[in-house]
Amino acid sequence: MSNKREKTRHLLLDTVLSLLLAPEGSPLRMIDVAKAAGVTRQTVYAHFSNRSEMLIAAILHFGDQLDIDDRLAPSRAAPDGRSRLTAYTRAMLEFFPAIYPLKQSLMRMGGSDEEAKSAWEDRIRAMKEGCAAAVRALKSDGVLLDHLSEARATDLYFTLLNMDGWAHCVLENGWPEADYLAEMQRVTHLALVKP
Amino acid sequence: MSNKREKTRHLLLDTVLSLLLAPEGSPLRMIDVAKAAGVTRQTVYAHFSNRSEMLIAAILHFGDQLDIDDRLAPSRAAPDGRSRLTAYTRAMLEFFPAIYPLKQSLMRMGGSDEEAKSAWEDRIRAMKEGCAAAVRALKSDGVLLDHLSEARATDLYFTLLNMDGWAHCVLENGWPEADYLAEMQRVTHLALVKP
DNA sequence: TTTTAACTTGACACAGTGTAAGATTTTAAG
DNA sequence: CTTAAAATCTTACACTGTGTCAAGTTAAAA
Repeated sequence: MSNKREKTRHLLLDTVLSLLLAPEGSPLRMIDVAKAAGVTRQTVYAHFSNRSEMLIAAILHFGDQLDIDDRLAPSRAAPDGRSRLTAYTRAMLEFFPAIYPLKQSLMRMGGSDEEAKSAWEDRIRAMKEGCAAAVRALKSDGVLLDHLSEARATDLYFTLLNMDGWAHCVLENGWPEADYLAEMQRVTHLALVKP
Repeated sequence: MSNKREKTRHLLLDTVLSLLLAPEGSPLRMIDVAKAAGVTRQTVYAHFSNRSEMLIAAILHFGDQLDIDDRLAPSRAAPDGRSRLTAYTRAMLEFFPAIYPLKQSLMRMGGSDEEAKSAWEDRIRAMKEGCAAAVRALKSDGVLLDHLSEARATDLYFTLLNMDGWAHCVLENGWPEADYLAEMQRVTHLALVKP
């Protein structure tokens, strides 16, 4: 059995993430990854055939570390639509601080990595699926606003929960996270739920 | 007088924009710009000392073509806070279709162009200044929600007006623009204004 | 018509990606 | 402990794109 290969791969992915999440948005050259992992550039290529593939693997690896299911449990366990909406909103905003730096790093990287971005978007789509579930719960409780279809309500909810808005308020303008959460709870309920 | 230089510069900027706004998000190499403009790569460097500078110039040039002042006139002319909010929201959403492709292109480009991005963000900041003005008008009418400071209300309004949300609903999910506008009007009023 | 600015031509140095092949170390199994 | 295979290292190369340079050519304003 070749345990070493797995270990090195793991080390490389951890290294990529640590560089990606580092405060100075480095260009992330292959040589940087190699050096930081204490390995040769060619070894990196032995594990990932090019940068895109490496980034995709790193994104997936990152997702694995996030124990999404656990954090979403309260939302799934909510007894009714309104509380499910509340719980899901809270869960999402709790993800943002961890996720946002990675998003920034990916955005700062060349458009050559189209596939890496689509791997990222897969993760985001999963987030939206949660929005849809919350909206469904509202609908089946009969508390979803009448003029909103489920699809529209999902889009709208997803739009309101945007990470850039969170970053703008919390990171750039110093809102306490609790305040931002409170506003989002207020606004999402107003936007979606019957009074 | 050397009129030719100005003309060439103008041609180059138009070319950059047309490539940037083209459906296929090309990598925008200097040689692409040169060829598309019918000019040598060296000529491009004679006008802009590097790619960042070229992109910045293109962004500013783009802004100039947008006759922002005219489009914002209705908002400035609004007789009261509520109608100013409505007018500004409409004006912003009318900008989005023109602006969004450029934003996408810039985002798809390497982090090497840090300065280009900050030129972009200057434009965005101007947008936010408009949000602040609308919020001030609400405040002075006494219809701004009591729990919101002007700063907080501005951040919140700006957050709700995010372009990615617009793109998500209108471009990706086929909302008619009028529907999106209507929802935004509804939500922003609920979020900011006393009932 | 001249002169000069603008543009062209053809070269170069540099950085980063991705490939290749042989030498060396490490690992796991006998 | 030995050995064969796997993983890594070393060195080298081809390729693309950026940015620079210097001399030659075209076109515009005087």
